[in-house]
Amino acid sequence: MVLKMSSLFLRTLREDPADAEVTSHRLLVRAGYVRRVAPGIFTMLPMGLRVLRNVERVIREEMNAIGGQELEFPALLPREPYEATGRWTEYGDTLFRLKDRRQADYLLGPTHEEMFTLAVKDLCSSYKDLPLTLYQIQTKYRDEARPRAGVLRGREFVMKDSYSFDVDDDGLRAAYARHREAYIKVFDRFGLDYVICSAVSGAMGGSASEEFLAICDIGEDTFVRCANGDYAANVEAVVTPPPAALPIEGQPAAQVVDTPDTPTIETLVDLFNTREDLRRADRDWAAGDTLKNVLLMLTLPDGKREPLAVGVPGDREVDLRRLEAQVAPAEVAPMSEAEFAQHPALVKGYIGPGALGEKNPSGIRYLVDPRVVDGTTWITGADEPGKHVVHLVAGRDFTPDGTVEAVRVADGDLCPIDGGALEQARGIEIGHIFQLGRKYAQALGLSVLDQNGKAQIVTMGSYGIGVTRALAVVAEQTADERGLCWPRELSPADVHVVAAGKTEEIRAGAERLATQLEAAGLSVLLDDRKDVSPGVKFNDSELLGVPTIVVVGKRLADGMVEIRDRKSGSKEEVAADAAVAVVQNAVTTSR
RNA sequence: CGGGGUGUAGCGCAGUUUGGUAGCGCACUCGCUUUGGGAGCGAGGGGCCGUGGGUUCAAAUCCCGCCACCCCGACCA
Repeated sequence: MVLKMSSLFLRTLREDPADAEVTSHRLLVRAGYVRRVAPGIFTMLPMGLRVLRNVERVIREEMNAIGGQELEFPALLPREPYEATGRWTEYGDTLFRLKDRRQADYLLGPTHEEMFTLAVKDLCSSYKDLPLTLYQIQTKYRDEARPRAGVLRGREFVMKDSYSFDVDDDGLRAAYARHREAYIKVFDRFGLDYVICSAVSGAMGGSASEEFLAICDIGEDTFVRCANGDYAANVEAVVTPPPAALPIEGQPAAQVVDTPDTPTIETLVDLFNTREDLRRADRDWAAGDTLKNVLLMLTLPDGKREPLAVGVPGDREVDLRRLEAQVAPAEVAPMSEAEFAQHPALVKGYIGPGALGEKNPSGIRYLVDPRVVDGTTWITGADEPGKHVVHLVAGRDFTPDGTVEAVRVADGDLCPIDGGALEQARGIEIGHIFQLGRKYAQALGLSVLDQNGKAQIVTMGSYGIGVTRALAVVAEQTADERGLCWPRELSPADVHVVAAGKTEEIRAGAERLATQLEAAGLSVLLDDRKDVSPGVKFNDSELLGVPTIVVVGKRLADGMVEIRDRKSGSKEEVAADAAVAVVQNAVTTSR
């Protein structure tokens, strides 16, 4: 059916909605694709739903192509499976919980690892049933602390999630590789500008993990990439290449120094540079020569709290979010004054490695930045009021309990692959693939019998695409000052026919052309509204963003119509008789 | 949870300081004119002024409470 705007359930707005900040939200509302119902909850209107269905179609095609089998779980789920994996508790306030009439606990699924695992357990018992890839495209519910950016981060959203099930690690790696290729095809078909980043798997557990980030200034994730193009990673997952260890022999002995009135790293460094007996021969001391020790408290999922000390070069800040990714599922917060006071070995402002570490007076676990390798020498606290120590050599004078990636990543940090300079950019997570391993299979008792009749815990991969988010991200990346601008694959229609003029000839001509285009296999949006001026129709056509626009207007009298390309703005007059062929050609060549 | 801002018609806003019949633009309905880049004139319809209480002869406006939304931060497979 030709979509006729005279009767389509659509209203475009002349002005921007006041509560929409980001481009995609503003335009999707203004062009009549979506309406907000509650915070982070949106109605898909006919035009929006058509795009959403196209996003789903592309994903289905690529998932089916790698052997995925589609199914659908309910969104309304019982508590028990989530209790078994500990996530009823771990998910906290983010979980939408509800009770039935008998006061039994239910939830609205935020993700479905448990359900997939249990379904396979239910139906599979032999290695012959594997490998297996299952997926669904389904609505998820997460009660985010702050939904924002319109459809980009909702509390109810559509997600494609798939899971692979294998008996061995090789099978898992192969399934992971297949998904990676399928995702590349999907996002390429969406026409997105994106980057595949190394990621940390966070609260989900598991090992190898990559995120597909759509590059976008309003993105919530920061990633780095190497100018040489061989490395990209979420900042949380950046691996710092450790410098080579330095020789310990021949380094000056550690020396305790009185350092009054040095409340900041800067004043401390100044003091060392101005005192003749402390100055370096080769260069000035710098903030990076000091070792700053930061005290934190971890909160474990079971509620237990545990102190942690982190040592980083003085020119660096600790990035709590990045640190949290390393110690997940524990949460990280600065140590409070009261908690600090419970550790008499700690001297505020003068904390040094002498007090830190599991074998030292405080007994607090002490992790350092990977740059602190054996043989590096530091200015740091002497654990006495008003005193610092210089020439403290790692591996000689102190030995931390380990290393941790906790400093805020900076432009110019080194690439772990080729040592090149890293640069930062922002992105929005649109896909995530990772090798989940045996965590959920173990927790829920999913095993199959192998060739020897022996039970083997199944290993799983988990792969997600934010369907609703992909729609918004595509809108965000492709929109221009005139409105939305859909790629062919996702456009709500192949062609938008505008009847510009109110004569019966023009109206009938536009309708005839629309019918012919549809007969040629194209989906058609027809602006047949009466009493609407051409200017309004042109503006609406640009706002709505269908890639090809055909204007049937005054030149129809000469047998001509105009074909416009939404993206480039180019216009071309063609004979009305030839219009179908020209449009069809435009659609197929650019798809 | 902390900081800031805003709640008045479908959308965008004025009115609140200084209490006195609820307004403007767009959209919508009817008529006439107009028709290639957001037309003109005329006539209309539509509001529990977020909500509960208080002050007052009288409250969108003043006072107290609550709620909601937006932005920033915290948080967030």
